[in-house]
Amino acid sequence: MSPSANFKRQTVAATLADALRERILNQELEEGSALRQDALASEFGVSRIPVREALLQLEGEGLVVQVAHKGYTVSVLSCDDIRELFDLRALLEVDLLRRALPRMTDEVIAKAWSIVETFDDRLKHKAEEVNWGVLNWQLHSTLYAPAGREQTMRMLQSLHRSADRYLRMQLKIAQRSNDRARSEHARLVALCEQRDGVEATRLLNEHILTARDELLDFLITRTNGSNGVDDKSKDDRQFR
Amino acid sequence: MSPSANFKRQTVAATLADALRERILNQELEEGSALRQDALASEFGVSRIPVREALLQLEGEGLVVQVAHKGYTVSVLSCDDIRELFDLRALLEVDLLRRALPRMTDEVIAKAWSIVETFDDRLKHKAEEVNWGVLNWQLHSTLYAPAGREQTMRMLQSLHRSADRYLRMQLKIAQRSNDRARSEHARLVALCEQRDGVEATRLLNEHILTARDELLDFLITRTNGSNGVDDKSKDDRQFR
DNA sequence: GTTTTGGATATTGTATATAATATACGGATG
DNA sequence: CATCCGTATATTATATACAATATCCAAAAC
Repeated sequence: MSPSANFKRQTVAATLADALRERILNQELEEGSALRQDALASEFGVSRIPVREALLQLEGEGLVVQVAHKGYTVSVLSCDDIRELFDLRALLEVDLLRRALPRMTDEVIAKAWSIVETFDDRLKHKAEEVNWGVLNWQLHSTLYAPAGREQTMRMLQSLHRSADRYLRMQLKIAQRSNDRARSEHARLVALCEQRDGVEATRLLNEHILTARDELLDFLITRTNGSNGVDDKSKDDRQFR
Repeated sequence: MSPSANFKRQTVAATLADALRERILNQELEEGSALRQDALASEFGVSRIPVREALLQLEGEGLVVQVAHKGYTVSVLSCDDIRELFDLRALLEVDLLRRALPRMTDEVIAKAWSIVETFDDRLKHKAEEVNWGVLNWQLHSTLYAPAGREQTMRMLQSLHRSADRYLRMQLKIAQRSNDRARSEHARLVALCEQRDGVEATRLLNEHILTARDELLDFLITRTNGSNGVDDKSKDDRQFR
């Protein structure tokens, strides 16, 4: 097994799904914009079949929306949708943490600490915000893994990705939120280390709901400014 | 608009997804069995493309599982998975009901009562159990709709469908569970009518967790008998 | 002037054909 | 006898070709 052997076990459709997901999360593809199968196919040098299958997968993740015979558009979340997203996260994650804590080994704690350190390193080196969401998911999923709840984790990862799309907007601007999140992460891992379930779940809940409120504040101010999250206005720019 | 005009606005792939979903839910397609694209295509008289797209959608719903270059199989849920399914339902549904209750109109209550009556009618006429799950979802979704939580509802419907597959096994045999569910439904709607949030959510939680325990008991006894839910044994019958 | 209607164009949906990958089997080799 | 390897077969994955549907625009009708 040569170490560099990066055999593409994946299918083209799966690779495309990854590429398109990243584009959606980093705003390269704006919310509401139409995804033309032909254009994507020729751009990636493939046929439309794997493009369609990639889009179908992304639809399952809630990142795109399909209308039969009209096509796919990047999904648009209203402020209410975003609020629901974070409320759901809080509900699921608190439950996961509560179940995980009794089974949490020292190895898990150690891994969590190392991810928290990575956050700090990243901040020091002014690294791009690209993988903030990935790191965040790594930390959270590490803490929840001992719960042994695979289905919940799959659902939650979708929610994290959807949330990530909007968090990235905010993180580009609001360094404060970033700092707060990092310090809360450290406190959270510390509480887990002490096996203080009550305080850990309480902090986690606050952590998520505070992120929710800060994000909504950010989005509302920006929307009032001018562009941004469609606040209910049914714009028709999704189809040419 | 002629009343009988049943224009197929749907796509073939969507129709196939519906057909296959029903087959999975009613055990016509056993858990773990392989889904051969060619066979399905020729059976339905279509090409393999819409078959693949239908399977992709079902994968998003958790009803089938794909392995690249090997194919799709009907997903197999372990007892732990089923337990998780119902725990998740309880978590989400209690939250939904709590949010829905303050906004619940008399119309919603009336609709809920009518569905409860339909349950009773169905029982009297010894109707087939086919649409038990549909009715159950109608009742529950009616009660939760005022919460205005579309994303949660989509996720929950998937969970209900997955659960339905196993509940159907049980309902064929255990009339007792059926009776209990119906009486609990009536009590639940009554509590909603009185706007007794505390008792309603408590009953709902119990309702779901009792169903969970009865189902697990049923599955475990049946498994010990002989066939049934694969209790962790990694059988290899999914691919020829 | 507004609405309607027809067809031209763009785009999606499905069928057929080809390529890639996995599985099964049998024979060669030690 | 066990193991390895190559080939035949089955099945999936993708490309290309065709059909169905939607959108747009201009001309006709009122």
